[in-house]
Amino acid sequence: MTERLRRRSDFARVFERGTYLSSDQLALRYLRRSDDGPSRFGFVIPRRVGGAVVRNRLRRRLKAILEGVNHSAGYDFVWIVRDGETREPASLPGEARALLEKSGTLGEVTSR
RNA sequence: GCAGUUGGCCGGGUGGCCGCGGCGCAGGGAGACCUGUGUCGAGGAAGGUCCGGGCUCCGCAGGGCAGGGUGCUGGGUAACUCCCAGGCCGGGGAACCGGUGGAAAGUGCAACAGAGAGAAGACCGCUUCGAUAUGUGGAUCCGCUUGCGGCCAGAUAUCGCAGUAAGGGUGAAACGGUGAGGUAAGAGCUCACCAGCGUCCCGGGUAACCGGGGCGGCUAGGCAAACCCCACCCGGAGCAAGACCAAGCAGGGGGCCGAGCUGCCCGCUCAAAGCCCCCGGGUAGGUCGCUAGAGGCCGUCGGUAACGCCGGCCCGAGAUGGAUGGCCACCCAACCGCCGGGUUUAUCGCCCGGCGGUGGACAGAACCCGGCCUAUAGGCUGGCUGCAGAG
RNA sequence: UGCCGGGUAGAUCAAUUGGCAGAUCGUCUGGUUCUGGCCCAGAAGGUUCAAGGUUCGAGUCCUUGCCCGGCAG
Repeated sequence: MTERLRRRSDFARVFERGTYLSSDQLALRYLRRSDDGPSRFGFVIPRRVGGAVVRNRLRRRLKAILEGVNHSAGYDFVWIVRDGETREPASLPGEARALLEKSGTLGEVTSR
């Protein structure tokens, strides 16, 4: 997983037409593209969650979690950290996997 | 050693695997790009955005007014509200810390309380004089009823007219202190000394200021982070500045001899089918700016120091929905528990060793620097002051 | 990233030469009513975002921090 979402228009498209899923601390929007290139990712972490260090750390943890996942090609994902009061970093991997299962965008050859 | 005070520095390390951003090299490919490899990759505050500069644009960045900023003195610097040194005042036993233009240029402010709040003021008190009342005394004077009145002296109380700022009381603040003279009582009313003020002279210092002497008057309070005065400084915006390329859209209204981006005036410049203003519409892509700099370290010399000159060496982030991460092992500081030993009569504490556990704060570059301020687990180290004398 | 504006009762807002922090709505208590509302009477409710400083005295002036909101190429 290397490709990032880099343009404002990419984010706008996913937010307008993407499917929305959420759990306690996370939310996910994703959209099937017309091509079969590598899937791309973007992260949205509101300022309210914390300072720059906290927000950077959350984004990196999410990236690390997604390293080990085999995604289907041709999707654009936007991961959103929800502005909750209680924050439990340890449960992030489980939540992320649950959302991906629900979306049905995992690769045919199931992870590993 | 303990307590205090003040300055400087560090702010986890090593290795392995998988990844991320920039740049370079090699190979492949027509090209987009792919593969491999090398190298660099967050901070002391990168933070808050409180000051100051560089840089860019506003035609030039000129003058005056308005407006804003700074404020003991001298120096450092590109500049500063910063830094260094010094002066004065206050606090502390000391090291040391904190404050710092002008209130006799003018205008103004001080609720409540209090008599009075600015060169003010008689509420209580104190005192002279006058009136009335009530006791007391009377050698001498007058009347007689021979101990009473007038009269006189003095006392007390009340009232009135004045005097008085020493005392009481109010307040954050009440117009010097002590002593003597003086007075009806008092008072810088007068005098001596002290404190404080103004002014002149001499000496020291670049200066703030300090020391000494003469003269004057006898008090001239607080607040300028109130207006203000004085001295000095400041044009405006900000890298989302600004320049170029590509893509895309739709024009309409108004003003014109004015227009020129904080406000006004002057000067200056540019203009006559060009510029400005308003409404509406389109874009949200790329390249440059963009990282080597008032940079660090060491040394000589100048300087009390901040710092400067010269010489040598060293380092090298440039992202743009925004790159530093994940997993693992070992080590290190610290903390907690247990065990053993030493010190002690013993407990506690301290020191040494072993095992197990916990476990590294505040915080992330966004044009670049110099400061300030704020956040920060813990550690290393220098100076100075005081105390105790070996827990 | 840069530049502006604002924090006062539960809510919306006032407070000028710096001098006892108020108004409206809401809340509570009592009255009126068979009961509730309306109405009448009364009451409670504030570290003025926080910490320092100037002043005799600070919501107001100065410094620092925190939070909220807005603007832009």
